[in-house]
Order: sequence, then structure tokens, then C-alpha cells
Amino acid sequence: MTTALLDKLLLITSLFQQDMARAFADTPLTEARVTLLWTLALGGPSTQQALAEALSVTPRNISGLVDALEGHGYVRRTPHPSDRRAVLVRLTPKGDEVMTRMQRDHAELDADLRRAIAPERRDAFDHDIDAVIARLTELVTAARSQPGGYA
Amino acid sequence: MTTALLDKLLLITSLFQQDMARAFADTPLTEARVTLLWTLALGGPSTQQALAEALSVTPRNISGLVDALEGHGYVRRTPHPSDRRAVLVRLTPKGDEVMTRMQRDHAELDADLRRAIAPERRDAFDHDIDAVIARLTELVTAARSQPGGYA
DNA sequence: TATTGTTATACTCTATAACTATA
DNA sequence: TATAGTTATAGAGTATAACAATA
Repeated sequence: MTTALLDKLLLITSLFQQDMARAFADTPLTEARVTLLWTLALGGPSTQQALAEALSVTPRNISGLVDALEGHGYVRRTPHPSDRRAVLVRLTPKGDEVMTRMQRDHAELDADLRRAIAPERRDAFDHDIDAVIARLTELVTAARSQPGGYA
Repeated sequence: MTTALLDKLLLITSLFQQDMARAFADTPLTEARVTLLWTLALGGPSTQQALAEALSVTPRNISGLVDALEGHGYVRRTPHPSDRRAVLVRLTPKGDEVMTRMQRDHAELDADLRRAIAPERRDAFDHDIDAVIARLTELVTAARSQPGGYA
């Protein structure tokens, strides 16, 4: 019996997460914290509400993540220019440096993995992956409006 | 700029995890607990040490997961036939029923996703995914013997 | 002496609810 | 009245260290 497609995809994520955990082993960074940093690196300074939306977690959760990242010097809270209730969370130079390095590593890893596929098949592979994503998105969206299956 | 291959793979996992979370929403099951049940379903009754090894977590962690699953009637602890220090954790009929259903759903989802790929490209796709996994495994294994990159 | 599992303690991620300050 | 963020509380996953029972 061959390994199911789904299992292969999950194995890839597991390997990637292992590698992330190893890379962050001697730092206060975790997956959740890096996701927040990544969001700031891509989108620039942001309110905590916007971060909560982007990460699909509660505002309370963002408070905790920002507290930790601020305590370790990766981000800082700055006043919002027009709304005194809100803060803008932004990367510090240290945070920016780490994210720049991470984006470069990410791009290198991506290029490396792509080279594992025969050049003439890369486009077809991209197309097929997109088809799988589209189908999975369809299924998840349809399921979301229905009761969970194991209750 | 097209989405990187790695990002696509991570998106797939994210979608799959969302769907898992939805399916378990009204149950005491979680990803970690289901991973343990899945291991029992595939490998049969197991000591907690073996489960700790299989899930790559500490024995203490397994105690907690088994406590919760036992409390909710999915597994039970039975005496080890030859080692009075150890216990054998096994699925209850309820646990077995849930896992049977889950394995069937998993197989159906897998077949569904595979149908999203043109029939004549399915073998090539499998081959390419395997190549990506092999390369990633190589990289993770090599990295494991070196210090983390962001310390 | 080594192994199996548990008790004790602690940190992280996550959630809901109540509250403060501001809009 | 509504929104941004925090305090309070709680559950789940994870870890290390010390310990009991057994091998």
C-alpha cells in the first residue's frame, strides 16, 4: 500500500516544523511568536486588533504574544497617531534583522526544494498543487457550515 | 510573484488542521489526543513509553493525554502481561469506533483530493512529492547535528 | 542500577468574561 | 454605545526533576 497523498503532505509539514523548532531552540522564539513577527515583516506596523484578525486568535492572545516579544526586544508598542485607544506594534531593528534573515532562508529553502523536481515538470507540479488546494478549500468551506462529524 | 511552494504546502496543512478542529469542536478530542488514538489504531495496544517514543514527547506528557482519553472513555489502561511496572493502553469499543470512522473519512478525503489531479499526471505528481520529501528529510537530518540558526 | 510511570512545578498557547480608556 | 487593549481565570500541551515500584 502506498502512502496516501494527505499523509505525505502532513509529513512535509511535520518535517518543516521540526526544522523550525530546531532553529529556534536557543531563542525565546516559538511558532506563534514567529507568525506574529512574520505578519509584521510582510505588512508593516499593525494594531493588535489587526494582528488578532490576521492570526485568527483573540485580542487577548495577541497581548500575551506582544508582551513576550516586546520583553525580548523583537517588537515595540508605539502610540497610534490618530486613535489613543490603540497601539501600533512594530519590529525593532533586532526583530527586523531576524525576519530579514528568516525570509532569505525561507526563499533559499523554497528554491532548494523546487530543484528536487525535474525542471520540465515544475509547472505541472505547481498546477496540480493548486488544484489540490482549491479542492481542499472547497471542502473545508462547505464543511464549515455543517455540524462537526465526530460529536 | 507566485506563492512559494513551501507556503502552498503550509497552507494545505493549515486547511486540514482547521477541518480537524471543526470536526472535533463538540468533543473532548484534540489534535494531540487524536494522534495518540491514531497510533493505537494503527499499532495496537502500547505501553506509555512506546507512545512517548512514537509521538516524540515525554512520558509525562503521555500520562496526561491518557488520563484525559481514559476519563472520556476512549482508551483504558490494562496490566502489562509480563512487566508489572508498565501498563498497556488500548482503545475501548468507543475509541475503536471513532477511529474506524476517522480512517474511513481520511481515505475518502484522500481519494477526493487525488481526483483533483488529472489522471495522467497522478503518478508524476506522486513521484515529485516524494522527491520533495526526500530533499527536505535530507536537509532536516543534516541540520539536526548543527546549532540552531537564530540563536 | 535501570526502567515505567506519576507527582510537583513551570512555561506557552489558547479562550471567555469583565473592566478601563477612548471614540 | 462601540472599540482597543488589559486583568482575571481556566484548560490544554509541553518540559524538567524528583520519586515510587518493579525489573
